[in-house]
Amino acid sequence: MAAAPGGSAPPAGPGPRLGFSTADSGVGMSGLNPGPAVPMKDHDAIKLFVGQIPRGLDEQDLKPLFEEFGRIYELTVLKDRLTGLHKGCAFLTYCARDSALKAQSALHEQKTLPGMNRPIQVKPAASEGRGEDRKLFVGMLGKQQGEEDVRRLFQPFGHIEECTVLRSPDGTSKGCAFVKFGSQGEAQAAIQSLHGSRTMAGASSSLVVKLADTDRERALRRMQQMAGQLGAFHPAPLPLGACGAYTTAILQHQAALLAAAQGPGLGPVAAVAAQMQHVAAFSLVAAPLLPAAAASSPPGGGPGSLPGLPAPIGVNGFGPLTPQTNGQPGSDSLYNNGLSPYPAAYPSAYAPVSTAFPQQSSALPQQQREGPEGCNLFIYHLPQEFGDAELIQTFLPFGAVVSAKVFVDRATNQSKCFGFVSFDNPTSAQTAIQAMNGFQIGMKRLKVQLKRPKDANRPY
DNA sequence: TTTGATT
Repeated sequence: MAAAPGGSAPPAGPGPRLGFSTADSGVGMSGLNPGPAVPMKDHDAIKLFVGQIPRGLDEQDLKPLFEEFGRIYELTVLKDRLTGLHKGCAFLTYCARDSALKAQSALHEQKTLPGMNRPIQVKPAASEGRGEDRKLFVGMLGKQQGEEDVRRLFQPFGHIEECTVLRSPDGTSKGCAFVKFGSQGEAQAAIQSLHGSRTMAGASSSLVVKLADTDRERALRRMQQMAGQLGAFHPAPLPLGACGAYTTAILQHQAALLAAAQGPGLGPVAAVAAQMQHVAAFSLVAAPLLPAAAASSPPGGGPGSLPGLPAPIGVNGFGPLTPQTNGQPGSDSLYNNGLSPYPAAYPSAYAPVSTAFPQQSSALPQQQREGPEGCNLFIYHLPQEFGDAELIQTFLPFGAVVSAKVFVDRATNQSKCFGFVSFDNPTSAQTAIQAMNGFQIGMKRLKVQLKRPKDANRPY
């Protein structure tokens, strides 16, 4: 390195950053490579902070000092954004993690550069260390897997600094863990390879591997939980932006349904049948157990009676419901005067509400909450396309729905075809079971039953 | 096809 090319470079005019090419870094084989090879860094490389650098030294001057510990990937002297003045420190990344460790132990606080009165600082940059970028949250572990099993799983990706399985007070695993790697690269590699890659024995879904929440995200989560709790105590419309609108929509919707249900000869089941045809556009067939009224067409002929209509859920309640025009010109105009295609008996308030609803619900992630004992339903054999919104709408006629959740596979985002609905009282729950258990949708029949209490079927 | 999670 006697006559390094950089050594003769004039101090004037070098850019703020020095890209080290192979030829430049003097590996010795540079002459054999026709093109400049882009230096590669290890996935577990560490970015170092270098402090106590004399202002007179730029990248070229510093390079030889650090190169003796290994090949440099990037070396950048920090400069003031406005004035361009040397700030007396730099960031340094070696291609190999090992080089960084060697440089740190050899230089940090070990020697003082000319003109400085404090020793040089060489240590992992702040962004490397206390950032949460190398801590992973691991979900969907088997309940029997302990720290050792988790370590075995993550070991191939790097150095594990910390591994903790989350447990309940009684010591049973919660099926998740934290794994902290030595570097961000290792953590990323583990995410890439492991997330969704397998399903652990006893887990209900494929493995989840992601960055752990940052403090900010954690705070946010708390806030959301608080908001959810508040909502539970104030079921009436809140004077709070979207939340109020959401609740209002539900109440209006319910009122409309009640009105529909109270029509002559129409029970709640009929309302549901009409509603589901309206909202979900699945072809519904009332189960034999249900009153005949349930099987009758909705007023005006809903999508259920128009086979093959590709009605998009919740996009526009009217589109698919508009009576067939059969291509006759002018027939549309029958409905273009602001007149609803529905007979007066069908509440006009209904359609606008159901139209607005899905947007509201998707914008407002509702808190998943259990109702009191006896108020929570487990619903199976849901159509694949059913989402939370459809679930809510299906069970609203029976009472105040506290929460509705369709289970979704974390890896594929596909519905698992079952879900939960919670009411605020047991009577509503029972009514819903009576009306909806066995309800046929397409080829399936809904199974609606009380949710199993947590410690049921447990022999002492 | 069968029970809401997790920082």
